[in-house]
Amino acid sequence: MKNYSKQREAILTVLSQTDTHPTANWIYEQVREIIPNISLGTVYRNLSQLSQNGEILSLNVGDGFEHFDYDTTPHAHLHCKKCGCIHDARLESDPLAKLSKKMGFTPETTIYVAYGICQNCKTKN
Amino acid sequence: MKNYSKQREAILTVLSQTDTHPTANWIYEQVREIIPNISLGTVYRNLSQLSQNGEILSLNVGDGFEHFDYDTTPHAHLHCKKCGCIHDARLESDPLAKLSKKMGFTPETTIYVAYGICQNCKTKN
DNA sequence: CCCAAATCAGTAATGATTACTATTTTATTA
DNA sequence: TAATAAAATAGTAATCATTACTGATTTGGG
Repeated sequence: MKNYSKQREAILTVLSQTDTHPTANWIYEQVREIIPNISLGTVYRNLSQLSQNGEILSLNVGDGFEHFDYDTTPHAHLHCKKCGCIHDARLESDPLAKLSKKMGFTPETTIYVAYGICQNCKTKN
Repeated sequence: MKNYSKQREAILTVLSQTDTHPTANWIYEQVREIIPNISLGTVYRNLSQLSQNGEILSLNVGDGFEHFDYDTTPHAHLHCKKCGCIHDARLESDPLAKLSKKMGFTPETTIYVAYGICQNCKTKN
């Protein structure tokens, strides 16, 4: 990833303007409104490069889709089993990083996901 | 899942005798040594039922495979990016459950995964 | 023993993601 | 500005873990 491309810029723009932790396909749909003939493969390739490069985060909550996050600062995620939404949460410390180091493991990233029912879905019923 | 089947028993036996957090396909290979003509679909169906039933855990560490765990007590996982191994870790508390409740979220399960290099891979190089 | 529900083996289909290829774009250097 | 090589793209085909389907077999209760 050395050269500029308007496709990558559009992908980053779309991702930076949402906090919904979208999938590759959702990003594809949105970017098509900027670049109508962009290829889905281009979206996948750029998202993959950007996440390997540390510019964005790749997030897997176990729903069969890879999700992406423009916010690369460490934070936890709350995943609703009902509506599928993913919200952020800020833990004050990273106990798993500490514990794993104690155990001889070298953590690169730690992933915290709560799976349950979000406030919005609770009030609905 | 109301009736006994020797296939399900063999799957549970295999899973209970490893701590490697295997994939469906690995379990399939092992169970074939007990029931040579078992179908891969049967393994998937039973693992899915058992995990929905709370008898086993389904674990997604983002490597493209679903992993299974006979140990259903709450614990964290350390996933090595090099060899792909998954080890257990016991956190003393569940800070994300607490935090998410405070935020109006109702957590059903919390998932803690550290991604990095395991002790074994570190000593190798 | 009978029967309905559960389960199975075998196979086909699904669908998110990746790979491939010929073409276009970017950045550099003259 | 023109030439050039590397990088990126669009479009399409392939991959492969998982799920769905179907007709046969097994289970368990009466």
